[in-house]
Amino acid sequence: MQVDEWSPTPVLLTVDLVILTLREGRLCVLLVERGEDPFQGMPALPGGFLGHAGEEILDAAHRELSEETALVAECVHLEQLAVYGATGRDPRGRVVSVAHLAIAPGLPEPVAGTDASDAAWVPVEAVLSGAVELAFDHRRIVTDGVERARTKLEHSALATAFCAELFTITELQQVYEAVWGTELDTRNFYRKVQAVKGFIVPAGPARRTTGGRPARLYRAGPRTVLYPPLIRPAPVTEEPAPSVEEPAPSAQEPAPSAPEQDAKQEGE
Amino acid sequence: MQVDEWSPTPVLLTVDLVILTLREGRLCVLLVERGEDPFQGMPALPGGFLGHAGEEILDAAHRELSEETALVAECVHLEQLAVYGATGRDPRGRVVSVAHLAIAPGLPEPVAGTDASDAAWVPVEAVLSGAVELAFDHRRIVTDGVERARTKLEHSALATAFCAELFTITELQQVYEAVWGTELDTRNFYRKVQAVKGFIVPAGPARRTTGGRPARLYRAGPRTVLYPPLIRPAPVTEEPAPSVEEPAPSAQEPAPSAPEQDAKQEGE
DNA sequence: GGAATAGTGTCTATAAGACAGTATCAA
DNA sequence: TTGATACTGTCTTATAGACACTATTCC
Repeated sequence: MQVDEWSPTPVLLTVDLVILTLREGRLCVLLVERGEDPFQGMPALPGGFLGHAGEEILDAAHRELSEETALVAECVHLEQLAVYGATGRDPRGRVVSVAHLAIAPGLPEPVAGTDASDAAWVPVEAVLSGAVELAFDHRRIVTDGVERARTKLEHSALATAFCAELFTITELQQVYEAVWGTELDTRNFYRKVQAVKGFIVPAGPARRTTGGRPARLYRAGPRTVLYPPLIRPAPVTEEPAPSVEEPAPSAQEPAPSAPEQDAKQEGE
Repeated sequence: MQVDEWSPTPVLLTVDLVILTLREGRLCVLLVERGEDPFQGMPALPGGFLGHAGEEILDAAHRELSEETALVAECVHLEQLAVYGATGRDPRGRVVSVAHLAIAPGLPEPVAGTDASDAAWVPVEAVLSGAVELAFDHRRIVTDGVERARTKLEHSALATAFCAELFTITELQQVYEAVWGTELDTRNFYRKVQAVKGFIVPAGPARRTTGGRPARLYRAGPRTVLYPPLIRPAPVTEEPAPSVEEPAPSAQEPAPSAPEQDAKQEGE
């Protein structure tokens, strides 16, 4: 960190947002259509350059978030995701993006932001599978954001950020099922979320009716780290079939799958 | 992400490194003494500006890493940690730092880098407790890096990055104990690490002698995600004493502790 | 044989997973 | 009464935690 004769290279900073929400039981991400030239017309994550020299990065993320969604900032969970700064990721030059992950309760309609470019909720599956092609390295960013959300659901109270202020346990279960892409047993889910003291707290005697028996309402409790965690069911990625006892003391298995994916940065 | 009349503000990018290793059973971080003016003479994380306009961020981190440590890059785990860009964190102006977390096997001596400024391994406890004061917001970065390491030890094979290519199960246990700051039961640890297939694989019939019975050697296996995870023992942060059954249907507990710490960015 | 380290087996308590029926409301 | 949703209880199995001894080498 020493400043010598040579002057360090300045770069342009952008803030990009992976805004996740639940719509009709599906995990969706907010995409905007690019109106400008690099990747014009393609869907992309909402975001933009730092507003002015003195703007905090987190403030810029909040600003972009309220530009795209009509949400009060307090209701939305927002955290830094990662930095994407590979050379060549932006044809305009060296542009480094600080990606953020935002979790919002189900928003009523695909809101159009202040810019005329239309915004739309797209199921993340369409992005992850490649069916929808995104500008820049935004598909990688979405992938990382979804993975972050899936992991944090296990160990933190992040799931409540997908819900309104008051919610039912069934709604909370639907959050887990949608984000993880699995089905959970209702009885075991009830047992587990209620075993974590401070995760959800009953919100008065209020109830709500949807046709059947009214559901008890809860709100997010003070506990933000979940212990014990809600472990996500194992993906069916075990060895094909354990033949007898040990396959062989081969000391070097052929790496069945499980790719390392630590260093971000690449993508586009 | 649109470019209009106003030109976006360029910022200076630095790369800072939290390099962790084990020395004498203690988790240590590499600190250098600053030779230049901002915070001159204070200990700080190794790091520096992006070398040239086209340098990849991860490459810059690797470059800084090999400048400070005499390690071949292949042996060292390196991943992006977070971005720290708060205004005012650097008195020279708007400097945004991409912090990285590096895990290295026990290095022989406090190596001095290419710059004459001396480098030293410092127990992380001294940094976390505030006994050692760091330049910039580097204490916050160390805190985040250590927490990242502690968490990743549960779910990934990161612990093997603290070990040499060949290691014993006892050494691996010492890694967990040092990073988590807890003691683990030897028998349960043996059972658990061997239950995760592909985590560690026996490295031939080779053995090694240290005075007692020779220990079997292992090397890191292909598995990078640990399932089931090695859950870290619960910190003794439970409620004081569950009185009878339920404290009271008060619907709003007084938030016993557990501070939220999601958004980084602040610190200094 | 003694010192030093490596490695293992069992029992118990708790958590997880599978499973089906009752409760409460509206129409 | 029916339909629709909310909620619960038990049994079985797996995992976690506590615990003490045997094994192998060097001196």
